[in-house]
Amino acid sequence: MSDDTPFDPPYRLDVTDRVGAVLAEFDHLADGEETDRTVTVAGRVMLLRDQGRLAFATLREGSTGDEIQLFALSKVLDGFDRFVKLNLGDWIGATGEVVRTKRGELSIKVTSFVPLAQARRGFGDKFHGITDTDLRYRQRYADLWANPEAAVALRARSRTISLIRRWLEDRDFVEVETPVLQHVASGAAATPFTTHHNALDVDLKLRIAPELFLKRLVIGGFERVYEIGRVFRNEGISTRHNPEFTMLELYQAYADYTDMMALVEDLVAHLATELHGTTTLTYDDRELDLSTPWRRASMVELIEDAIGVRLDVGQPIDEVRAVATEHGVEVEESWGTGKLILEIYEKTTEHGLWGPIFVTDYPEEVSPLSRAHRDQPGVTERFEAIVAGRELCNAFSELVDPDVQRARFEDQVRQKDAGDHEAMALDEDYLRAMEYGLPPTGGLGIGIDRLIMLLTGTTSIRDVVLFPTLKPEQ
RNA sequence: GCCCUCGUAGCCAAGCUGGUCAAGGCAGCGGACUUUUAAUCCGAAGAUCGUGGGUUCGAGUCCCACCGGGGGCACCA
Repeated sequence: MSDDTPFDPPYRLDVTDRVGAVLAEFDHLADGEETDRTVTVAGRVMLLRDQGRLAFATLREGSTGDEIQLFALSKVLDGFDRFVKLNLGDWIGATGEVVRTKRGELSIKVTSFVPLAQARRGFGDKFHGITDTDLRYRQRYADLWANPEAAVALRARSRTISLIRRWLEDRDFVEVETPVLQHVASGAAATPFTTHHNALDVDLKLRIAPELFLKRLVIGGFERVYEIGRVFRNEGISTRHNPEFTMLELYQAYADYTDMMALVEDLVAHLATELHGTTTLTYDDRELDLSTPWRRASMVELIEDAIGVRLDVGQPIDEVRAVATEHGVEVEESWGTGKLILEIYEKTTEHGLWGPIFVTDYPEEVSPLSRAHRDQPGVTERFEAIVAGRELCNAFSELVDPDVQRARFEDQVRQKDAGDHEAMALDEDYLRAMEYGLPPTGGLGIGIDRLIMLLTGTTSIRDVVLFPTLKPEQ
């Protein structure tokens, strides 16, 4: 609108119909057919075709992305001159009868309209949208309109999280919120962010995982508990990493890691079915069959498949070191056989897995919170799921013995002293909590962002995070 | 942190080996048009070519640094 009168939008608008509902209800209208059904819809004018005495506009509804054509006739629409002066991107409310034009486009023959907001900035090229990635991430509010396909993935995120909550609540899981500000950031191997509380005059860490607080709650009687929340890791940024990301963690008393495997595959298959109507997806031009059950194989079995060598955490360390060196692993002196085997797995095996597959029985040395395997020494009842070539989750039969947990933490401290700056921190209060008794428990963590990438077919985490972390704008 | 790569008007985007090089389209502005679908047509306007240095008679084009984006490595979920 280019007008000298100051723009003064109404304070509210009675929207009578959703665009999608109108399109569905009047789908049967024949070309040129009119109705006496009057509706008021709202959205942004995305296209405008001015013919002189009549005009057509494409109105897009924000929350659905649905579009409907507005048909304006100068002899019908009071304010026609103002209508054709609308700028692309302006928000309006439009009232009129539902009709289908001679050329077959379901439309609203506008009898009145009210400008709701002016777009003083445009939404980019009306055909190409905005392709500059910097602009798309920094000005997501514009990207969402300029690139409808971007909005689809971002809306799918909300729907997915909603589906997860419903699914878990149907299984009696209780959602909780645990501290983001912590004195000891533990529960994962990662570098935390540090901040400061002025009144207490103490430095605090932003959490790197909710794990230890959720297990405190199991001790406190929450037999099925979960949290979907933001965690923060002070690490690099990539297509798979944002410094703040969303984690689902859940804990189920009286369950073990086999129960967690069943839960993960059921949940992911359910989400795929709800979102796509099938468990067969395409990701990165490759087929992905999420139907259950997923394959299960231990880490050492998979390494053997890949390099033909059967490793065991109990064998002499020199032999394992030799295999590691042979496959290009840069071995560090402090590593035991468990760490070596994990490194060999990551170097030789993991990248060849497409999945879905559960990689089970991680070495004890690299799994400080997992319970020892019930009949295999040196490894734990832990698994990660590899889906579409990426790690989707991490889960285990929880370690329940406070003395063993203390010893594992102390081992982590030794690893930290030996130079591993991401070794897990010892949490004294968590050990005290464990002394009250943690029942046998299955625990699971899923990176929600990566899960949504999988379900939306996107290959960059920035496509599923509304406002990804970027360097400050100049 | 390292390596590669990109950065031209609000948006999309030509510009090869340095010499009318600052095309074109969309949006915005002015005008025409009674069934358009990225409507079309006419007109005027809009760019210190990311920033700062350097090489050269001459740089958007070459070199260096910095800023920002993307990809990869490292690290992790």
